[in-house]
Amino acid sequence: MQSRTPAGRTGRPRSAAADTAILAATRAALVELGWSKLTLGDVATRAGVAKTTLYRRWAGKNELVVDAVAELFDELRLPDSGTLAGDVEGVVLQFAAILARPEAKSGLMAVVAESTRDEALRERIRASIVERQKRLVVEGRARAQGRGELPPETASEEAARTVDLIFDIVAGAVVHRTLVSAEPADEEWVRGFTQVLLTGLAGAGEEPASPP
Amino acid sequence: MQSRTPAGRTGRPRSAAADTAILAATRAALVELGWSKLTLGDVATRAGVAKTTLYRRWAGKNELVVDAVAELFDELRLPDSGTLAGDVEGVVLQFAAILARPEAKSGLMAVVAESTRDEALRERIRASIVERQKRLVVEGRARAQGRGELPPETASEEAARTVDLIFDIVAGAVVHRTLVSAEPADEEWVRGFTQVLLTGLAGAGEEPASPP
Amino acid sequence: MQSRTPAGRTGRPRSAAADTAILAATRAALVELGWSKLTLGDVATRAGVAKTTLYRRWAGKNELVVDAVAELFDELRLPDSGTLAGDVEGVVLQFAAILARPEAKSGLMAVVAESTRDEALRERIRASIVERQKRLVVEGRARAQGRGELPPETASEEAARTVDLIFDIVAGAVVHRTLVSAEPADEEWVRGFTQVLLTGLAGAGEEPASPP
Amino acid sequence: MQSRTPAGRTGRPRSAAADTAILAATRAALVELGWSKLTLGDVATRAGVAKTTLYRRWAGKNELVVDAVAELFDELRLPDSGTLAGDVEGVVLQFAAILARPEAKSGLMAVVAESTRDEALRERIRASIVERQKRLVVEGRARAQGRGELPPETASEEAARTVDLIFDIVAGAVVHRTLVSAEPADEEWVRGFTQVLLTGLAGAGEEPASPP
DNA sequence: CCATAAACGAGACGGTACGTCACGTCTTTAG
DNA sequence: CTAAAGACGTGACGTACCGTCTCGTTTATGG
Repeated sequence: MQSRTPAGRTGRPRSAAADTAILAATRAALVELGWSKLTLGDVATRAGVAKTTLYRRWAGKNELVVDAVAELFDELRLPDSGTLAGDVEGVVLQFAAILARPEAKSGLMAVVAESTRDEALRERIRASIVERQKRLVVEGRARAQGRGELPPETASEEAARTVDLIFDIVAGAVVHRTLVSAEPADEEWVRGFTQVLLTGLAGAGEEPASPP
Repeated sequence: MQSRTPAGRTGRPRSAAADTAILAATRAALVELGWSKLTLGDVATRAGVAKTTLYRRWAGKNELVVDAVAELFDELRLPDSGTLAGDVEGVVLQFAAILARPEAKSGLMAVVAESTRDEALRERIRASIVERQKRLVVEGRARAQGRGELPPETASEEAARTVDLIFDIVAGAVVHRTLVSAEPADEEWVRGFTQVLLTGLAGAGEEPASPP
Repeated sequence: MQSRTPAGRTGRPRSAAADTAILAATRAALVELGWSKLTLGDVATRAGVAKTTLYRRWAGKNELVVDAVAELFDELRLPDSGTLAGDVEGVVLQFAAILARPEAKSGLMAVVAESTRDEALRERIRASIVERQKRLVVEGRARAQGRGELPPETASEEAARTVDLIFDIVAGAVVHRTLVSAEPADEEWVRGFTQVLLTGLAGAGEEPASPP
Repeated sequence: MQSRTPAGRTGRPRSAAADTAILAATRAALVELGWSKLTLGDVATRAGVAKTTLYRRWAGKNELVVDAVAELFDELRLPDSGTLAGDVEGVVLQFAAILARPEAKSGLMAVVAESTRDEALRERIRASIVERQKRLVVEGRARAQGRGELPPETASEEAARTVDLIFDIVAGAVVHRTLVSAEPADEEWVRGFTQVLLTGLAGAGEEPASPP
């Protein structure tokens, strides 16, 4: 977000309602039109706001959509199912549900594509979306450790690397399944995927698996 | 591709060189400008071709870029390292190398994003890129089965589902690592990822992993 | 004008009809809206033409209006009333009639105002409007000389200077009367003005006038 | 002007300095930018004043510029050269000098152009600029009558009409010479013009001039 | 060897959206 | 109540590409 009211300042303050309306309008436009046909003029109209107001707050389409999409992922909650596998399945299902929504589908990959040529945009995506949701992995592990399902951590650097790997695998697989393969990431698929993931993680560090 | 010379027809035939030049120009433009600033007029100019010639062969930017990017992935070869793990690591590294190239980075995610609202485009991506490369998974498994590293298949439907899962996990993880996390998918990372993957796949079907 | 068909050239030729339609639309817009509220987008719409077509042919509002107004003055004809005074009165009345039309009123002074900061525009006005109509003064003088009302010319440089002076006086007075004083330059006024002008010109070169 | 302090009123009074600063800033902006690129926001900034202050006092750009330009013409003085011709030449030269200044050039014709569609603006120009300077013609005639160079007036209505005609001729010719012909109204030109004018006026009413 | 017909280059065309600018108004805090 | 500050809705700007359309020209094949 960027509309900090500058506290002890003169002049008319920015409308807080406008921010909310604009982000909601952006999501609505993503649903109806998709990324490539979304225009800032249309978003402004939907939000009941002038185009200039929009440009005063966001640098362009990319930044706006990142913020609009980021809010979607704040709905993610770590369920407490009693087992690690259950918790993971629960989060992955939620993640898949969000990605199934057209506003996420349409917008997320597009800004990722744009971010390949825009360092600042990539950082914005990381800060607003990716890093923000790594909390789920960290919390999940801690909870599993409390239950005795996972051993306490050894080196913290190693632990961080594992979090990143898990995130790349989980997010990557769900995104690929949903957007490229265009198949639903439903309960059955999530169960299979989770089993492979947890088995792989549990066995890693030991000798590579060999078939019977 | 679509420029088959229609055999028994009169009139000037389509230039075969034009196709090649256009796809090469498209990749060059992707490198220099990225997806969003690439224009068909510019591609035509680079290829030394009129805009009409380009539109006579491709319906638009999306289709053109899919074809231009698809050619990149035909370079993939399954190496013969002697072990399953080695073969997998080899392929994943090649895949990562291609994804590290700016023309792939810039173009691939963009067309995937577009494909979320364009069924025909999604099918074109699947046919030209995804399904086309699943051969690698199939070949790799067959070779491992020949070596005795993997058991012979049971149900073919189950096998197909596993191929899809593997592809989602591998492609997804590499893409996420490269584009979203923006970290290199180098040898160390690939080794760790491959171990998790193979361990997970080997253990799956058995009881869920449990910590020692 | 500027849309010369470039003779031996490739590509689709410019539509000749568009030029005509645009200039007519410009005059219509001047009548309805006046200079300051005239927009090029509106002119394009009226002409049934895209805005880009308009910008392809004219650099901006100023150049367009000069061309649109210039055509108005091509209607001027030197009447043959039999006497110098009659001829002058006839032309001045026609000039006043054109200036009374709202499209001329509105546009002419505006471009003159703009031309004070734009050398190229001033030159365009001179070439398209002012110099183009000096033919009337020259013809009128020649005809009067033929009738014996005026002596044959002496020095041609002196003659040119006199033409300029006449033009400044005539055009200036009619414009000022019409636009600033906002009084009609009707027959009575024109008769009075012409008498002062011809008397002044006839007497000039001799001793300054003194009252009886 | 319109900023009379409303006498028996409460609240903070209007700053008198602001008026002066704004008009000066307007002229400065006219010099630097010309009419069409002059913006009220810029004038306000230059004057060190908020935009709202400016709008509280003037209705818009037109009215502001009329006031700013009108002050320029108050410098005009009727010189006393001893002869009518000398007096006229002196005033015309002063008038030409003012019109040569960029703030006058740029602003005056523009507001005249605007006034063709704005009755109130035309009246403001007449009151602030035109009628205000007709004093010069009246004074000049009176002085010439005192010297015996001109006969005493006959009908006052006829006299008024003559003043108007003189003003249209003089102002019109100088403006046309300066802005349209873009030639300097220098001493030589003024001398020639004055001779034609005075000769014409002296002879008018009598029989039209005929060549020798 | 010429006629037919399609592909070609060039570039004008009607559109749509862009991102910016100035307008004139409104809303805040300070005096 | 005025002032400075600055956000606001509005609407035009001039530009860039889009995808289509005319042109005149080139290059095959088939009569």
